[in-house]
Amino acid sequence: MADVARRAGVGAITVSRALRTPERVSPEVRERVRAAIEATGYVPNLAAGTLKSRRSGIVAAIVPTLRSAIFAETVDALAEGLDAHGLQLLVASSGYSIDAEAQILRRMLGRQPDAVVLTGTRHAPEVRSMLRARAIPVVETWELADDPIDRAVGFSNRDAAYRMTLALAARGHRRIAFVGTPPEVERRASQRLDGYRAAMRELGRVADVAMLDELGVTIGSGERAAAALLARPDPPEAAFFVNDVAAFGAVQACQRRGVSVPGRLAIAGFGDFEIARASNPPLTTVRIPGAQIGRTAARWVVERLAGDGEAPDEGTPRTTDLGFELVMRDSA
Amino acid sequence: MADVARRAGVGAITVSRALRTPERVSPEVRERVRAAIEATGYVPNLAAGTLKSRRSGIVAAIVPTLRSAIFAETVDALAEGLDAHGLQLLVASSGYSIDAEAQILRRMLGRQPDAVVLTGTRHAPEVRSMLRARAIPVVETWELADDPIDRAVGFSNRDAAYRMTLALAARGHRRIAFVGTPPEVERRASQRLDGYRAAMRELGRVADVAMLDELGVTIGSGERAAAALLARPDPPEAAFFVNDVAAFGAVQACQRRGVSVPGRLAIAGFGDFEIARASNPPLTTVRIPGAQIGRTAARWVVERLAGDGEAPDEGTPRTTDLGFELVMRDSA
DNA sequence: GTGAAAGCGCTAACAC
DNA sequence: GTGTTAGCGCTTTCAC
Repeated sequence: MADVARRAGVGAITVSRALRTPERVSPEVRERVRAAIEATGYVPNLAAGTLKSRRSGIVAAIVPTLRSAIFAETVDALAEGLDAHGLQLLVASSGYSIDAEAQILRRMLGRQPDAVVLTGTRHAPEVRSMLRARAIPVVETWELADDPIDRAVGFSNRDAAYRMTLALAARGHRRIAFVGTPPEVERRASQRLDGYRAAMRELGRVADVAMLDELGVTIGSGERAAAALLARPDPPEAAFFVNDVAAFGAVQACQRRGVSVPGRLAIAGFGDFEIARASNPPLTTVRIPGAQIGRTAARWVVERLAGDGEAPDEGTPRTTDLGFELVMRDSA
Repeated sequence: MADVARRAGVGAITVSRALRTPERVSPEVRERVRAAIEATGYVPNLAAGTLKSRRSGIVAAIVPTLRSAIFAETVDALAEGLDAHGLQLLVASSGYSIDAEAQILRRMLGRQPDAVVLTGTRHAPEVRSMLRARAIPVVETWELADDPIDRAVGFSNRDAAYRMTLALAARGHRRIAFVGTPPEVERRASQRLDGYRAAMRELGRVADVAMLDELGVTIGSGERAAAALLARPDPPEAAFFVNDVAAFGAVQACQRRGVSVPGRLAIAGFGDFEIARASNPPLTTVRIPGAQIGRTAARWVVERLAGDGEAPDEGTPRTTDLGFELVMRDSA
């Protein structure tokens, strides 16, 4: 920077200002600095800036995995929204482990992030204290929170499953099974199970819950689950899968066996992934706002940072519900 | 850190050493420092460390998009491999634009990354000079490079398409069409087209190239492309799609029209995504090493960094070909 | 094995 | 609108 300053015939601080607050520098000087920067190929060392200003321009995000298209979509939208405001994204995946999340967060905090974006609302106890101590904006995503660390944006997984279950019943399906994943692995999946149970209770019916045989939801696990349901002496009339990918596999399995969908087995999924429309018959499912969650998180971080870090009004709701949408297609 | 040092009754530098090179600190002192850190909740400020040591512990990665499962897989594997060695990943997506890539890279370099991972081998001219000036490890991914900036890891998209085209011919298909994306958008896609053309030339046949009607490859675009092929007075016998997702759509379109696959139209894809196995009939496709690319890039960065940043031996090949695999299933 | 001094490259605070 | 001074919190270097 000293180099650039010398070339432009100004002080170092003026170079800094030309870069960060150009409107406070006269146009001629601004131009001389620009030329000097170009001539030298100068790239500011942001570590030094961070050290002095206590503003890093980094946002830390932790997701369970990037392999699932759905979180990748959220991260992509988040990165895009932040980039537009000069913020950079530090990401890591926790592999669905809250202990890993806490450990990753601790290391990321050393980077002095200006904000943190987490997935879900269930965290190791130290996560809350670490973040409170920092007093930076925090956004929890993909779930609604009764008591968010700071702010949360998502939708009600429970309500979505509840409503879909009722919708399946309204279509005349009586014996409705739910096919999920082990609850300890995926909190959002277990919330869906809760919604299903609540709906069945309300309908005065008996819940019928099966589990996929893999932790990572795959087409194959859905196929096997469907086969298992069909092999029962008295198979259900409808199966509500925790995820479109598994539901898709189930449709395939039926097709191969000549079992008509929805005639003999109605099938519903969750997510409205691309595969849902591609299925034959197309999947009845729940559309969830993956990209919108990322965009909203980005917008919210940017707003808080622009507002000089002050906490939101007490009146402002701290949890934003982006909702979901039942998409009734032909599979159920 | 001064706080922790006081509590532990040692100098600040000893705290630093206990954290970074514990083996150089006596066990008793190490334990006292550990206790003091725990008591205070101390998290080191990495910006200060970076400033002094010129080692940030950050690796910068730029991908075209995270929405495509395939790059997300590479990034996930990369993050995992780096995390195991205490390196953090700064990511951004360029939206397939090399100008955006250059601009993002410039900003990322301000963060003093210890290494950079790029997608592809075609970059804006300033990218090469910026990176050469820094003399840090650079890995270009997803393609082979004649003259990598530093090192490249991927496979030959061209050769993969060439071999698949020959394999389709060997299966008895004569009129083989290729369905791709506009070459200016995706370099790797256009390399596949080149491979197809070369194979057709060698077979003494006329190349027959169609384009998908969307930039982002979707199931719907594949469906429409298949419909267009079938609507021709003299449809091809086989269609080789640049991507499994589109190929899957094509299979669906045929199924809906009662067109037998592969009887009346053989269909091949590219990628061996999960959807390929789920298709009915399952897709003949090319398996590509997405996660392995990420793992290899991570390993290589870690090695170079451990080796104190020295350049690799002149003898070491600078491009690693991870290969691909033809997966002949029932769709062609 | 431990410590003291110095300084990495910026920007906040204050002056003019 | 521009400059001066000081110092952010570490780690390097050198000493013991």
